[in-house]
Amino acid sequence: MELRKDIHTNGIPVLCVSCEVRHRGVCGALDPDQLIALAKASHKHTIKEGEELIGDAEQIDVYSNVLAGVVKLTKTLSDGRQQIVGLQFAPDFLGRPFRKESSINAEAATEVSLCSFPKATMDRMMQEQPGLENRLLQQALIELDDARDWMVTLGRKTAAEKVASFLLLIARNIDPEREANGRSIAFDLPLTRADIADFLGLTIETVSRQLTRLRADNVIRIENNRHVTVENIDRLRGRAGN
Amino acid sequence: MELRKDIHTNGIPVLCVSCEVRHRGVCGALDPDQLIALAKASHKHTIKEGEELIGDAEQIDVYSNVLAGVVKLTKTLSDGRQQIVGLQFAPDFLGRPFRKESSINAEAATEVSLCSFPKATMDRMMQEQPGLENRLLQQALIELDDARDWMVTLGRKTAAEKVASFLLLIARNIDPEREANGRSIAFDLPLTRADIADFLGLTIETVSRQLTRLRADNVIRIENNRHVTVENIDRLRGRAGN
DNA sequence: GGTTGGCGTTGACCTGGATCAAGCTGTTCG
DNA sequence: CGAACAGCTTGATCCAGGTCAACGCCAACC
Repeated sequence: MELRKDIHTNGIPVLCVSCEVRHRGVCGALDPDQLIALAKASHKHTIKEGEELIGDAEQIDVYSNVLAGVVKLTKTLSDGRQQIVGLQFAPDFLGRPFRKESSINAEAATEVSLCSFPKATMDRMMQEQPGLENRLLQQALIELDDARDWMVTLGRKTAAEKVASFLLLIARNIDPEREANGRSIAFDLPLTRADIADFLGLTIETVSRQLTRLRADNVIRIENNRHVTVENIDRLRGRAGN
Repeated sequence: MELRKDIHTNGIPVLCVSCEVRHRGVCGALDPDQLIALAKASHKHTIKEGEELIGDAEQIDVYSNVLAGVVKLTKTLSDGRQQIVGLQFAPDFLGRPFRKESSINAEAATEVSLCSFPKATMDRMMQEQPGLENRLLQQALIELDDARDWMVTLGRKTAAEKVASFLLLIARNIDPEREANGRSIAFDLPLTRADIADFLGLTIETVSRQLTRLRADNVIRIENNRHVTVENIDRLRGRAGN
């Protein structure tokens, strides 16, 4: 990995200079020397939709930062029933410190761009740089809050409320196109109907029907199955039942 | 807080000497000086069943360690639907670092014994003792794993599987009486039927019926509504559908 | 061009769990 | 003692969402 030392980059590795998530992600906790060391061992790469990143009960030897795209975390029962237990967006950190093997699957829901580095390197840095552990703790606590919010959705909301909640979640996490009036927001769904069903604990058919209903009631518009325009965010919120 | 300095306690505050969770809980990360400082600001106390520990959207100014009993973490929708999003047993840490106010309710499910200390004291120690943050990160990651496991239960399991999974969860976390043959385990349910329903995303009636079915099928015995004997752990596991 | 296969929608029907209602058991309290 | 109440169980009925099946759309491929 080369290293430019001019004023602008200020000792920041080229790999990282243009990195969009550098400040928001875990790397933001590193000082320049550490960033250089980590960048040396890192590589950016792109994963195609549907490819598996981490297998259940597999050794984890790399951590990654999500630079772009959406990663779905899934769990599967022995008879094949599946549940998506989390979605990771940029600049989330992907990996499970303190454990040798993963208890979940991670799969690219869309095309995903990652910056990966060896677990060992990161683990060593965690010990010498407490700020890193602090960042990880913050992210873990946010993910825990999210997971618990979602437990309410899974356990207590109706199918209609689940689908509305899902759309709001995506709108919040995907960088959306906003219309001039500020009321209308548009985005591409990063998941197929089957994925949405697995996320919501529903079937494909129920998801489809609920989307149709939202469309029929002019709360959203859908083009090409994936592109959603929320006509009225407040009406959508009203249907999410919080 | 007094301080005995004989060989056995080795500079450990009296409050902590007999503490059953000292090594397993977050305090295990502190050196003797820090433990003394924290103990000075700490106090042990007991909370009766049903009492609220942390209110939703309330300021959190104390953290606590659970010494005994079970704390339920709940979330409630505006129309009153409730979901239990976590159960805390000894020696779990109770609190939410990095946030001023809580987004969940914490309530004593049974009589609960706590060791509480001011948030500010702990937050200061976190900065000077990285091991503390490490402990918290470890607990947060375990809670995250648990939450995600439970999402599968909520989203994809049947009522029968949910109830069996719940019994296994309790058997795993409550110190159970074990019978000689090693097959039979007994414990008291720390939750009412209503709480169990809120934990499983079911109604009281469904929980009751599923328990009745497990009893009719000789998988469990129930005395006084609360005392459960698992006749055959493997049969119970078989019904949890993993 | 036709075929195949993935993905989504829609309709008809069924069922697991919710809802509504009654009653049982044990405890507290006047 | 009886009344009131909390917690739990059980039965009858209902309905939201699952299941099964048909079909539409579109892209890839021969």
